[in-house]
Amino acid sequence: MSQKHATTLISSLCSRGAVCHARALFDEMPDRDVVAWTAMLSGYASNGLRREALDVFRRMVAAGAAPNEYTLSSVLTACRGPCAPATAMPLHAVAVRRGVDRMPYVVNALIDSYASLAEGVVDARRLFDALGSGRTAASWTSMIAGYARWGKERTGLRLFKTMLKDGVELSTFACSIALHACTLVMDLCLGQQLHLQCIKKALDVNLAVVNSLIDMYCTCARILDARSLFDGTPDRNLITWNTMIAGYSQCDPLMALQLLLEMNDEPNCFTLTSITSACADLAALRCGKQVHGAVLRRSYSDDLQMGNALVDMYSKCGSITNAKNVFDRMGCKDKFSWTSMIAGYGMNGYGNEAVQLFSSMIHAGVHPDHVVFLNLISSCSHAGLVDEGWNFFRSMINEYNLQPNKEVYGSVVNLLARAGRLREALDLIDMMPFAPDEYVWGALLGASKMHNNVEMGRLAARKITEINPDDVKNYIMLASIYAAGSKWGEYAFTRRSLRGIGSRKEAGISWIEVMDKMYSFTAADSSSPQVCLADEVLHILSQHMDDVGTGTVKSIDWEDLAIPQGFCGPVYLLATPSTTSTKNF
DNA sequence: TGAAACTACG
Repeated sequence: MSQKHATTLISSLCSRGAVCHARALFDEMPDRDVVAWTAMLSGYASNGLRREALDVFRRMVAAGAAPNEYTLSSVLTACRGPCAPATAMPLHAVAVRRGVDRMPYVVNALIDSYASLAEGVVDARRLFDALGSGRTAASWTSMIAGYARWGKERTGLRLFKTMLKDGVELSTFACSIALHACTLVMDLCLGQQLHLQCIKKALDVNLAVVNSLIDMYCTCARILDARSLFDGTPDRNLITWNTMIAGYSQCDPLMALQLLLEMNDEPNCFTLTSITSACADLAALRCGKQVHGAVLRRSYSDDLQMGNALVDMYSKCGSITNAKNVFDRMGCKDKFSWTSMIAGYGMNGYGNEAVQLFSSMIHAGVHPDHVVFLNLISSCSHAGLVDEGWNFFRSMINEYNLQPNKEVYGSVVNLLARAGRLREALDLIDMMPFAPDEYVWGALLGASKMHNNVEMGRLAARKITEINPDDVKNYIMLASIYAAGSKWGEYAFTRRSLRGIGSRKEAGISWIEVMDKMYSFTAADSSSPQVCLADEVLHILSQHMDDVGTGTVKSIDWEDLAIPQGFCGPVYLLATPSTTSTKNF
């Protein structure tokens, strides 16, 4: 077999994913020229095997073969991402030495490579500017994508407009990059204009463009527009499904699960991250555990976003032990991992653990932000750690130079007010550098009710009704404060003004997941015999717990409890055997 | 004669 034939075969094998066979053939070749080396190198690169690609390049240089413009653009592509900054400069030097540094494919790959580091965007722009009229479509799109990658979406979009003014034809690449930038800044208006252009130029037959459009509509809260695009695209790929599922996981988690059942592709790490977050929002522990199993079987557990989603899911499902297990096993953690775990402790009432974890986070060298402090203070609030919470508020300002935002002030007001320090809470509201909103006053109102403080309750309620006169729950809250304080005249007046608004307080619905089915119920719900039975059993159990508490009974003996026949525990009380749709991961 | 290269979407 000639060298050329072997090279053709190598790239053909690689394009079908048979990299190992290609490599076996490559190793058999007695002589390899630049083209053969380059074919093997780009074969690895196009299959995502960056390290191997880079290794081939090193061996090639060591073997004395001179890299040309093909080789350099391939190897630059191979080391995109985190390792790019370290390799871009030396490879640039090689390109200059070989005299190929101004060839379009090489420059474009260099622009992309430099722009894969935030600090490199300036160098990328220098290369881009030096190109002058030598720019190709890829030069523009690489530069625009570089800006969008590092929070300079607006600069990217301006460059996009310049590109069009310069007469560069709108391509599918440029279109999906610009749409992605629109998504990042949630510019629905420009996104819609681009959509129109896509239709005009028939670019909407391209799947990457459609996927970007779906993502843009999902992020801009236009889930129905996203869905109609999704439905109008019969040739979907995994990214299409993942984008739609991720969109639903933000606004309609049940639909996200439904879509998972409908997809025929194998779910991957992205899919399962969105599904985990949908389970978190539904507080569906059984489903979440099933997804966790699927994650473990596929060895996705090392993925950072996946780990963060699992910690969040277990926390929101109330399974703090599992949350901590996942957290502890995570190979690398970011700010979000720590925040999720602290929030998890907080929402489950483990204030001290939240505080302790915060110290570990600082010890690990992670800088806290507003969200961390918000969760930390609210953890303290729920656990009654008032002084600790207050100290965190102060250290946020003094030690970490963070200016508390409205939400943080709200949580500190909540912290003080719940602890009965209503006066201090009010002083803090007066000191706030923001106009207090209904949530801040709402915290004070709730605490006034908790501590039977009529004066403070009246003030908070007045402030809230100035901001939002239509929210019924505040009138009800105020009325019950008056009732508790025996202010019957004002109680009657408040109830009357309620009638004028003419709506009822929305019932707080609780739910429980039993055997893959969700059951919802309200307080004192008598609509279903099962709920009534559950109520009866709960009553028996709490009576029993009281007995244990007072030492009357030592431990729970199910035989002693007058549990209705056929039920082995309260959890199964509501269970109805049912055939629900299942999916084997 | 024929082989190898840049930019996009979760």
